[in-house]
Amino acid sequence: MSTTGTERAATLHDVAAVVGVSPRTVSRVVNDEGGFSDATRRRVLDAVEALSYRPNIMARGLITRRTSTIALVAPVISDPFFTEVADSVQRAAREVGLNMFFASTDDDFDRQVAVLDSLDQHAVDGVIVFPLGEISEPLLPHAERGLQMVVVDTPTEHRNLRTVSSDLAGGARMAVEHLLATGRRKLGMIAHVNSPPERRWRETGFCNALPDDIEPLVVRESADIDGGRRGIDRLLELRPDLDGVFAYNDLMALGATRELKARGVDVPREIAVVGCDDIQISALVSPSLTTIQIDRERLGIEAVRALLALRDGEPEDSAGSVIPVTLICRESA
Amino acid sequence: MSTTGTERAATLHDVAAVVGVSPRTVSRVVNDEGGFSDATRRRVLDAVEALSYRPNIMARGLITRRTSTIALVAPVISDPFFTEVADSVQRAAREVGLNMFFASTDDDFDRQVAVLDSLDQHAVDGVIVFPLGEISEPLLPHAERGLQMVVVDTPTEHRNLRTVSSDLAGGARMAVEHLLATGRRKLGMIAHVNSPPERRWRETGFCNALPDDIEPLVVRESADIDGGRRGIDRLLELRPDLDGVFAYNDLMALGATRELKARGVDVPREIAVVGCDDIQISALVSPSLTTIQIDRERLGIEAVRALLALRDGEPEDSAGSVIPVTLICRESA
DNA sequence: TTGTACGCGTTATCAT
DNA sequence: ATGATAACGCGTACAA
Repeated sequence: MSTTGTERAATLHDVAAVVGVSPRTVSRVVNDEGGFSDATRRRVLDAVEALSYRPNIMARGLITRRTSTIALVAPVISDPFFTEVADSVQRAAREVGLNMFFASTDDDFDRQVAVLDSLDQHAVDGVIVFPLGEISEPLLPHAERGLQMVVVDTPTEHRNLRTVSSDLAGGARMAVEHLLATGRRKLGMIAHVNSPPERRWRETGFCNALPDDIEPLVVRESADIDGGRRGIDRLLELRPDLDGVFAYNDLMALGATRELKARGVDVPREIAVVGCDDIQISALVSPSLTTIQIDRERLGIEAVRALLALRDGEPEDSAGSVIPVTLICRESA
Repeated sequence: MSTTGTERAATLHDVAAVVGVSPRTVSRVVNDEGGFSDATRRRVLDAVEALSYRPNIMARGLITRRTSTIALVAPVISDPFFTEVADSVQRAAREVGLNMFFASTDDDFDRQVAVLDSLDQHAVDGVIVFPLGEISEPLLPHAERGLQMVVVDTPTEHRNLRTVSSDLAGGARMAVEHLLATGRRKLGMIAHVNSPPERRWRETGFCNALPDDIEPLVVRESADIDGGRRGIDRLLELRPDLDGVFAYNDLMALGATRELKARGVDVPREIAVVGCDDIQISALVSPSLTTIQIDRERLGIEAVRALLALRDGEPEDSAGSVIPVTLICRESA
């Protein structure tokens, strides 16, 4: 028997045949179920090594309905914020023996449905999702089908859904207070055009933090650099004497800053800019970005924890569910 | 029969029962194999819709040995270059009905082995990998086991391996020529500490492009911002009159630039810096980064194409395998 | 401590 | 055009 070709991978059966026991015994050893002698154990493990046997996850999953795989679904893969979350989720998953899928929906509603469908078929053990649009539409049907999901920054009320949130409203408040504290009064916000009412924490935080004599001014754009550029354009059109801006995320804040620079407006002297996320770039650009830092590390850990709790049927611990944020003061405000 | 609970997902059997045909017929319709009447087709598809039946990929994969899933394995998820490649791979994969796994190895050799093992078990149809260390060690055993892989920027000679490369040596040459053309003569390179001889395209390109009267000066550091900082430190120690630097990637170039800024050295007047990759940030920082642009879009497309060719047993097309790179001139050099 | 029989949901083979 | 039966590789229930 040659061992060099593209032969079929060894199965439980092959190992059993080599050792001279039943497949069931090999299965017991491999899964460490107990109920076998030490001698058998040794011989089986040796054979496993020799044949480089690996359990077939699909065959196993067909029975156990577990795949040891979770997925992270984010709107865009090109926003560093989401990849940094992915990094954290992956580490947290790895520590408990879970693999992580990373899928992006391209900020496209239909794509989100397709992605969730696909994950459903692949029988992932659970999904962590930064949802698009209203939660009810795409997520609930899948939850109803039995797909367990942790939804970020969005309240949920379903036995197959859990929530993990950052204190975005608090963050927005901190941003406004910082702007006010530095003497800014003509404030505007560049918000995300696609976020539904139920997830407008930043907007409500922003508006609520304004003193009574300041009118809320909010424009909505796509959540990327170009959106930031267009956002500042529109704000300046609406209020030419603008002196402070809060952006939905750092990418938009970066876009706004660059547009201001291009117009010859000095940041922060003439207009101060505060972002949200604290992605890695934000410390590197010039002027470096003042921003609300979201704790991606903890977000990933909490999300995986919540997913495991959901899987194992543990009750929701209403405690540590809202992750605090931090104002990072740099040059832009 | 209630449709609200956490019932088992509908199976081929359930659909067959509703329609009143055999499971095999339903399978035929679902997979569009032909061999059924139009009337049957209609009725089956209606039932599929009604029961929201989705094929179980694991059961299917158990027999077809296909999962319609590929994986991308990169050293780090936090380097925008790799996520931008991932974005491209995902789009290319999606167009041919493939799902994409994204896994990172944390620049850790053992992790790479573990990740490949895991992907192997999950029976992915193929893997695109930015390898760590020598190709022989971790990759060949898996290739030998039957895992088909496309390896980036690394020559391969195995029936289960293919290569997709960018013209990195050419890029390095362009970088050097640009530095020379702007009057720089005291050149140094900050290389990647972990890249094995077989993958040092940038280094050889750099050294070969130097005129005879310029001694190659190369230091090796980790491929991140801090590595860039340390790299420029060491270069300046070795050659205090340094006036031009080529970095392994943009992250390192960014780190070097920041360190120079911190030391009060003017970039590019005193020292010019050229990076490699052209990640999104590079256009945003100040001074913006002159760099060798790698075509991530095409890299992803070619990699997926190569993987499909490998899967389908098509011969290697030696043609379009090396992807050209472009010098992007900005402020830093 | 170990083995046997069955089933997971699908596709392949062969028959009708 | 359609169906019956086996097979993929594993875990579960139960028997020995």
